[in-house]
Amino acid sequence: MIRTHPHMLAQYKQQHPYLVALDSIILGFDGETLRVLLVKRGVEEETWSLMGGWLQPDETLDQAANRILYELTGLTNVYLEQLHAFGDPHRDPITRTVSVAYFALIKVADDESRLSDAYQAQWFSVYDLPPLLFDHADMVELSIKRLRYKAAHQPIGFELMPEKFTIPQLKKLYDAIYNTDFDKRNFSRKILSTGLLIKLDEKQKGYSKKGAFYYQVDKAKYQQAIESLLSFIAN
Amino acid sequence: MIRTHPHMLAQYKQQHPYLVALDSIILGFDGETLRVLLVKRGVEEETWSLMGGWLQPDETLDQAANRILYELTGLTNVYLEQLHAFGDPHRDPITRTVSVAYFALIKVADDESRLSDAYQAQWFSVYDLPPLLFDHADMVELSIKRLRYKAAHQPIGFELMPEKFTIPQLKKLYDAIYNTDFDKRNFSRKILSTGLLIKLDEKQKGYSKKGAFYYQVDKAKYQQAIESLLSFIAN
DNA sequence: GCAAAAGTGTTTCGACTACACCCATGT
DNA sequence: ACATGGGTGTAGTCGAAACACTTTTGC
Repeated sequence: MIRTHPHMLAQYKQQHPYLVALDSIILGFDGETLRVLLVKRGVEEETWSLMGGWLQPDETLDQAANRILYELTGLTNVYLEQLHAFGDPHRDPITRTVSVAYFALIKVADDESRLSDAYQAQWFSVYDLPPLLFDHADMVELSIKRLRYKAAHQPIGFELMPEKFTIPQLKKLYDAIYNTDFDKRNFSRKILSTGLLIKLDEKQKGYSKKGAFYYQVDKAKYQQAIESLLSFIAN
Repeated sequence: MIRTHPHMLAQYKQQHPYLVALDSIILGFDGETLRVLLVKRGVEEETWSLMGGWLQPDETLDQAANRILYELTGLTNVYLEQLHAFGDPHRDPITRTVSVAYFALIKVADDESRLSDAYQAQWFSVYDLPPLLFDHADMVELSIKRLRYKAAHQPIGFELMPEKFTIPQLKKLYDAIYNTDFDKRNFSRKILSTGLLIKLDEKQKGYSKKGAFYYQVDKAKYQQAIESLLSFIAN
């Protein structure tokens, strides 16, 4: 049925409604590996699922995705972006459901403790996933592509880092995202040339003997950079 | 409500279903200006709308978007890509509707004649739009951003060109997309360096005195190029 | 023969790549 | 003193940008 002007109201009544769900691909970085947060489905079987929920009558899609993320992790102000709507008629065998997938980038350190115990949630390497519910594996795969694409064009990697981090830590993140090994000289030159990082006086202890300087993101400049990209770039 | 394992079936029953619509931002290029195809809403008022329709029970989202595009234009095999899901609770004042917006790039020459008369459809400059229904203006705006972004990274502009076209015509398209004026020497070097164009023996007549050579896309190489990008790039 | 658009080449500059050595410190 | 990871500089290459003149042909 095409929607057009004659008999508009009548057309609304003839339509089939569907359930609308939201599923979040929550990505985090533990210092070595890019990980996705999954919750256990069913008690016995080894099936895992993305964190998801239903769209409520008074919410926008973004609000619903934020709410669901909050209920699981207790986090707000998280990087969260709509990924894609999935609508295969049989994707959910129980009822036809259209799912709008979001992807979230979180600072694992932030989270850790706060993970709601109500859901059996666990971090999995994105390169080694258990069997996933419905089309959730497609969602994860698409989110990795999106992350790779975006990280190549925008300084988005900081979203996965804790407040303070070292350049070698950040390089490990990019190595994990692209499953490669960047040259550390070129990497640090490129990252520092953005002017988005502030060098702190403090050095990381315990990991290496020399210790690496901590940096933090210059939030004002970072916001500016994001905004000036957004004006040009897809959403 | 968060969706998780206990009492799954009961949870499905408590949920509110919504209508799911599809709206297509159909972009075309008439040789001078980037245009979007709109249909008239209401008989008297000057309100226009994107071409849209409802999701049917047996369709995927992509299928529904293709169907709706076909019903209006008679075209198949059109470049059509999911843009974004719009779900503000009040976006459609009659019934809560989640709309999945798609954007389509069509070759205006192809179309022209075939535009279904059942809908009063008209091309508008994307830089000079009439009042639009609901949030359709947001959708158009986002689609332009997406087009700009994608066209900068992929050889997507050909989708808006007729089978045969000249380099100056193609330059005009890119000028229109970015609302600027590219250097013709750099432009033609860059386009030709992709190796995706085949020079024909034929010259365009009537427009300029000298006449410009026609080119066509090397479809095999074009497919290859798109696919090798897709493997790396967001969706 | 002239006006109007098509077509083409060179230089400059900045960005990315590849690559190797010294530094600081904990043991 | 030595092992481990941190930090830095240079030369070469490639792609992007700036820029102006000649060619064709319809009138």
